[in-house]
Amino acid sequence: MSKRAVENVEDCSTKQAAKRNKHWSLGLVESMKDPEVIYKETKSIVVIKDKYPKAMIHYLILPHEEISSIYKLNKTHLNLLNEFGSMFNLIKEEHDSELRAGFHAVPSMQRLHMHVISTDMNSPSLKTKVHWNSFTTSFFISYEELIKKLTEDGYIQKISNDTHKILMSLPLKCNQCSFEPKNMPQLKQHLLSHIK
DNA sequence: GTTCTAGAAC
DNA sequence: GTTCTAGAAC
Repeated sequence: MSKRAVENVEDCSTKQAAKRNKHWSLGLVESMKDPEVIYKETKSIVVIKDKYPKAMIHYLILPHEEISSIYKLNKTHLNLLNEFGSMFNLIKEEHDSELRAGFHAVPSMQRLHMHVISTDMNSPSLKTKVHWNSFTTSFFISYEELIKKLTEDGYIQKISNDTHKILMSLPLKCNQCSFEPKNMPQLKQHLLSHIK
């Protein structure tokens, strides 16, 4: 989280808390309680529909347990993460589309959450280069990759600010072919050609 | 995370 | 002149 964002979170405990507003970064924790957006729920995890889906199918899997991000994970969480994997398999069984599961290297929202997203990337809420690169570059840490890192290292290493900037600045490239669009509108138009 | 919009890019 | 991107939001 940026210095500015930290200041804003702190600000919530004062001015904004007085107005009973919650900081935007707590949005997922709020959504988890909303029956309208809950897709599935077990004793330990919840699956919700992403409020601003970046593909035709886009869910989030979150634990009830208060884990703020992937950077709080250790080997004791492997059982919980195994449930994430089982849930991902279950969701895949219920859909015809190709689905990917993974985590953002620098999450914006609090509460550990795993994206389950279809590869079409066809959605009105997909608007910016940051959106695109956060799902199609190594900024997206696949489920398998996260399990591997956690098993081997016992924790998830943070990426540097420089690496973050570089990944978000990478030129646009189609996730399904070698096409390199010159801007977002061109990419979005191109993605339609991959839809059956 | 989104919204809004100034000004860069075209 | 219009399209598009990128940074502030108290």
